[in-house]
Amino acid sequence: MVLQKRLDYGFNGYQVPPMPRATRSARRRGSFKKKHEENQMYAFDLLAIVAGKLLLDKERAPSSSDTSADEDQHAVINSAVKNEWQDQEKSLKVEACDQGSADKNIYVSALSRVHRQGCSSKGSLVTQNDLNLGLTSALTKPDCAERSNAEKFGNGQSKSEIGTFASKVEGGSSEYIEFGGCKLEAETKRAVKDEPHKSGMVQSSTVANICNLEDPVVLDAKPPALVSSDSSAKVPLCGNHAPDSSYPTIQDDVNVVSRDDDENSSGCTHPITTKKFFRPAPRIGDRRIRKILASKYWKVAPRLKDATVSNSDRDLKPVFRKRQNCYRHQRSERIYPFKKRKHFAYSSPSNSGGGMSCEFVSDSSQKGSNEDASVSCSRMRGATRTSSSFAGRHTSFLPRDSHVKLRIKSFSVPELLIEIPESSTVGSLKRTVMDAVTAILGSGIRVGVLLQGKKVREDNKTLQQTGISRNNQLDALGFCLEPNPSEIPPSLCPGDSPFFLQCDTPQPILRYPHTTGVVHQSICAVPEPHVNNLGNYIESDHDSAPFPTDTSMDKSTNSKALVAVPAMNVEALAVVPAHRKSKRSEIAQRRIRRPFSVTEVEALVQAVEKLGTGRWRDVKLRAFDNAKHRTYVDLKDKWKTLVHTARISPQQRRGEPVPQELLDRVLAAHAYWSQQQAKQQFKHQQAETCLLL
DNA sequence: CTTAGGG
DNA sequence: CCCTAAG
Repeated sequence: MVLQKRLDYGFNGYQVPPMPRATRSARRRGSFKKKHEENQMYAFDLLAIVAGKLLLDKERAPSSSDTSADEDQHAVINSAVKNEWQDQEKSLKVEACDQGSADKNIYVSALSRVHRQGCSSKGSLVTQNDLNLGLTSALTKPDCAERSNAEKFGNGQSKSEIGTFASKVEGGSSEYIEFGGCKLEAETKRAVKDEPHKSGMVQSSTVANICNLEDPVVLDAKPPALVSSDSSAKVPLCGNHAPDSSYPTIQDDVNVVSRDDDENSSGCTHPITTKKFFRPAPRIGDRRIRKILASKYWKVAPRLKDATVSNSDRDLKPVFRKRQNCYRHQRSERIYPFKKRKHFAYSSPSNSGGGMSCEFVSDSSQKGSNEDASVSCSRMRGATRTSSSFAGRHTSFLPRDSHVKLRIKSFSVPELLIEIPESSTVGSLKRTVMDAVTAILGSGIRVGVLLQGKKVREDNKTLQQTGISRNNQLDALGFCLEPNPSEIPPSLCPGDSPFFLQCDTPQPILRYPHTTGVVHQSICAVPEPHVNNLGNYIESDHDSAPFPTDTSMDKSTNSKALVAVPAMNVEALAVVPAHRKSKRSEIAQRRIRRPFSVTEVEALVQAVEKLGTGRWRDVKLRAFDNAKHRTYVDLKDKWKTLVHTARISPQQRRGEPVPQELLDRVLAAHAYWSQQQAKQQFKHQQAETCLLL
């Protein structure tokens, strides 16, 4: 009973999100594509959250079919939905990866007023597409949604187990979840006037045995006590069965869901002075949910596998794990700024990661100063190292509910590294700095709490639980500002493309400080570009800069400002609030364009002359092995364009001119290998016909 | 994962 | 560069 449930989900006030990009493997599935084309997937993403949650819960759910177990699940789902709904920025994203499990069938149907069409899964959500959804939804403008007509989803079945959820948020919408004769209702209402201070917060959300849902309860504000005592909500949301020290965040998040209620509702009883410092930002709620889900479903980024495997992979079926690995492999060759960061953000909450920057999260603050001033590092470090100049802490203790008093004198902005030509004006310098700062702050920042140099991620833990209430601990308390991960341009991915602000100079010259090479082993291992004697050796990434071999630090020759912006820290999320404009934070970010240099073209031509046009992998290995950002597909594409370029008139060509000599070779090689290919095919056909006869 | 080819 | 089909 636990596994076979039917989930009906009705919702409204749902804005059609941009076409999501699914994972590569997901896209490959016909089912996905089909759905995708039908535009129905849009309606599913939200459902996926719920469904995904269900799945998660199922996995751990006791096989017993007792109601308490179900109630727990209801609570969890409700909590999840609640969190998604409680803010105005209702964007959520689920990118489920292969989580298919044959024994878990969840059907989904939905009604979207926006879409003006019902959506439903014909098959189980799981089997239908292996939960291989790469979805994003933007839930906005809840106010445009009236009372949902989702009532129609109600069925007359058993109503003994009904999870009722109601939240007061601006705007209203209602959700009905129905499965297996049970129905979960999630409903949001306009902010309640009489409790302005709570507007936007969830008033209540609990699972209750409500026997009659004919008249759905819009809002059932339960006493805080009830809410907080809702043990079900504490059920871990993720597949983590045992507390995993290596992945604390998940566990942490688990509580969050339920705790929020606690926190929110407790406000009226115990106004804690410090609360304002620690209360999660409004949006955090849904973010947490996303994180939870994401941690379970999202693809794992190559670099993070270490950090992630422990979590994400654990519960995966072997088959899927295998696929994931493959995926990683493929990915490792390419650089997807955004995605990578996304994964990064999600998968390495633990500080043990080391490699990238995770370490900074925990250590940097106490170290005080990191000797290396690498840009890349700073990018990462900035997020955490942003340092908190937190001063004057003292506490006063009361027997009952001690209050912690803190005084934060100032926050410093994450570290920036700016490079600007001497000839620049002071004004332009100011502007540059301003831009850099704005880039970070403008996108929103978050506050991080550090305890003894360690990041406190348990947003839902009380100060007391965390130890912040204790005197000795206060000494080690710190705060830091973190760039809002969701807003950082994808190009900020370490090692990929530094965020550089252009000054007034026309032709930007990208330069990478020496220090760049520290963080990213793979990318920065070879700080200085070098070309081997044969000339067919293209060095890595950085050489894509206009002047790859330019090692001079003569600023006068370089007229560009280079600003390294701290990347978001681990906690960051790829989920972007819908209303935020930055398109760049869309799901999948296009890789930055990196025009081939003449040197590269030459190497390519040489390799193709030797290997032919059908062995791009070999070409890659031969001539671009060290250029991590050039995939064999890239090379193939480049060849394609080269051939085209060679055929068109010089006047029509754009970009850095390729020597005619090279183009000639391109044509020659192309002709030759085309001929070879034709011959091969001919022979093949002949052989086959012979065999047939 | 690779190739090939359209977009 | 992206996306996909196909092997």
